[in-house]
Amino acid sequence: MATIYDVARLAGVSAATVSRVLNGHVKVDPTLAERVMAAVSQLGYRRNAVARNLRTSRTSLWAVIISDVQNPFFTSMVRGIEDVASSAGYSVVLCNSDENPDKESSYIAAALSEQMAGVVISPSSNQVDDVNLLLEAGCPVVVIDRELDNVTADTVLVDNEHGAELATTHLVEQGNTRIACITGPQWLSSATQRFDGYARALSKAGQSVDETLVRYADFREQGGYDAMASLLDDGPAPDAVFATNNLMTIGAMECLVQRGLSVPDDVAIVGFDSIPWADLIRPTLTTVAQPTYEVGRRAAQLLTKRAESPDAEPERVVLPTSLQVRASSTR
Amino acid sequence: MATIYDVARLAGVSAATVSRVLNGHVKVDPTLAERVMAAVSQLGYRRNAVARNLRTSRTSLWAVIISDVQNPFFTSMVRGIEDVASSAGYSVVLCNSDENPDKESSYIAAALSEQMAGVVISPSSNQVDDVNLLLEAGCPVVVIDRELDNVTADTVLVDNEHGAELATTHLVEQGNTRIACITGPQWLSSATQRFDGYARALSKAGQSVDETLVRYADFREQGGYDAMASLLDDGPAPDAVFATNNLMTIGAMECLVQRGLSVPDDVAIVGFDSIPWADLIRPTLTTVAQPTYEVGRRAAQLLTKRAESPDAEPERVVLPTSLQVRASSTR
DNA sequence: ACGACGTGGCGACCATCTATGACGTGGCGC
DNA sequence: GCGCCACGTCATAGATGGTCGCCACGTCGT
Repeated sequence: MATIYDVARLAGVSAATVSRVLNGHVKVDPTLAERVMAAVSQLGYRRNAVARNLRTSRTSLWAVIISDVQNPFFTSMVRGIEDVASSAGYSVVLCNSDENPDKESSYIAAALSEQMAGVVISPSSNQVDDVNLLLEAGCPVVVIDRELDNVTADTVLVDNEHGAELATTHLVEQGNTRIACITGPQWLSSATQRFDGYARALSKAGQSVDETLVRYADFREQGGYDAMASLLDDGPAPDAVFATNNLMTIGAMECLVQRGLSVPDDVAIVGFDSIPWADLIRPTLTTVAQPTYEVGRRAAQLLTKRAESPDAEPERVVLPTSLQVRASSTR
Repeated sequence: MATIYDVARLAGVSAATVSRVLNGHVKVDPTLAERVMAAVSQLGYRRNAVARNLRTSRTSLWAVIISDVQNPFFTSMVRGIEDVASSAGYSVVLCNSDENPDKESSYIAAALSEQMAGVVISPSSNQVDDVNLLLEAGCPVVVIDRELDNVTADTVLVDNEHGAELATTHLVEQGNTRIACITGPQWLSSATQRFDGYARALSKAGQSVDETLVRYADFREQGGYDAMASLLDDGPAPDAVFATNNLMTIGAMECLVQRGLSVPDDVAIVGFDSIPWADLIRPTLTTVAQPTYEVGRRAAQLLTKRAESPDAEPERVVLPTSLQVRASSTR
């Protein structure tokens, strides 16, 4: 592997000149620059980013730590981040924490010790220690999709409570009186905020939250399936279900289909966050839509801003949600 | 940020001793080790991976360059890679080339200059130059899902031709006589091999390939949709369609549904690679199943082997495919 | 001819690891 | 009992590849 010294020797200049030519931010004699470039291509030289990172103590890599790479919500978000990153000269590496705080910690440690230029994270727990580690190290951080208490970092969220309220109110208006909620882990703000929206809608409608109709699952398909099964098996069945993320909605639907129950006739269902190829699913699913790509894009923009002005006041961006009524909730 | 020297000073030892304690492969006086560990936690020291990588000229990061992060096939594969990686002490960073050779090149350049310990790649083109760059640099590489000509790297594939033949034969046996094929870019082996299987099945059945029933799309949902639309608009409609990946199958289905055509009565359909929550889609989809997680797992295992013995003969692993018959293809 | 600006080269520096050499201790043999 | 040898452990120094500040030199214009 050729080094900058090899290039310098071949081009008959100093290593510093090669460096200047390669970085291009200082003016160099064009004839020398040409000699350098010729030497570079002749040797197949490519600069050693590791050495460069060490000297400059910065990199051009962003770590995006997402909690479930198999959830289309996150992958769509990633696309939004990538587009901003590449136009700002960063490369994105994706880390899948798999809703596992240990994996998350280890990726954060890697981001720190690899001196990543920035981190976008959708935390899988409310453990703020790791995120604070990043902040203390001066690493630009944007928290996405899930809010953390006692952390002063830029955050991009959607209006969870409002979306959930819309969804639940819609179910109320359809005449349902036993509306169940399958929500996520209690330590995730996206789960609690969506549950709060559900509770508020019920209360506005003069209904109260029936704890036997609430299940706390894990934002995964299997969790949604199990929660739905438990709702059907334990006590009288609900006449409607609000599931607080896309994969759990799928799981719940699968359970209903497998039991031979009709959606929406036996049980109406509304999900949070849209689902790829939703229009092929029968019945079509009523969902709370959120601007996933835009969430990623805004997060990436905040990250670039943060890198430029580390001491600016943290921003909290909340993007709107809207209810998309389809067949699964209308009788 | 504390350095190894700060730790050494606080512990009253040399930096080399701190290094030895941290790496743990050389015996150190336990009392010294304890002093070192105490200093480490007192200072909140974390080792600078960049400097370490420079000195040792190796890292513990694997780059997984996939061609579409929004395709469930690849994300499932990634899980297989991750599980092997973490038990072998590597961290996985995911790079989404988005079927774009330029993005792919830039990620390969990053992998090289960041001295990644290994690369798993599903190439988005048949441009072998980039992959050869990795090989020449001595970087362990495993090519996945798509075969490259003139590249001697470990490869993990599935039995594309056989799976496609099974699918097409099934459509023939269902009495279809105008079986269309929506396949992927001609420069991708997964597309051509699946097309070859389609052609072979037709030929075995005494039918010949009708070029007006073949479309070369891009392995994306929209591409499948457009290809299906073109099949319906240009000339007499097919009575069956074989789509060579999951997203194009979805796209084709969407087109049929939107046109008010009935699947399978008007047009039967078989896809390649399964689809998440396929059992919620009506009609349920007949697909060629491939062991996605296992593809990732095997690739990761090959990568660890390659890192251990760089000069071993490259392996080519072909995993089996099987036909899962469901409603979309049976009348 | 002098000054200013532009350009090239030298060397320090980033944080860590490894090779080398030195020192101390313990055991064994005479 | 004393001395030597061997082994284990620690510290020192150099290497890793690239960047950048600083200084010196050259050239061009006035």
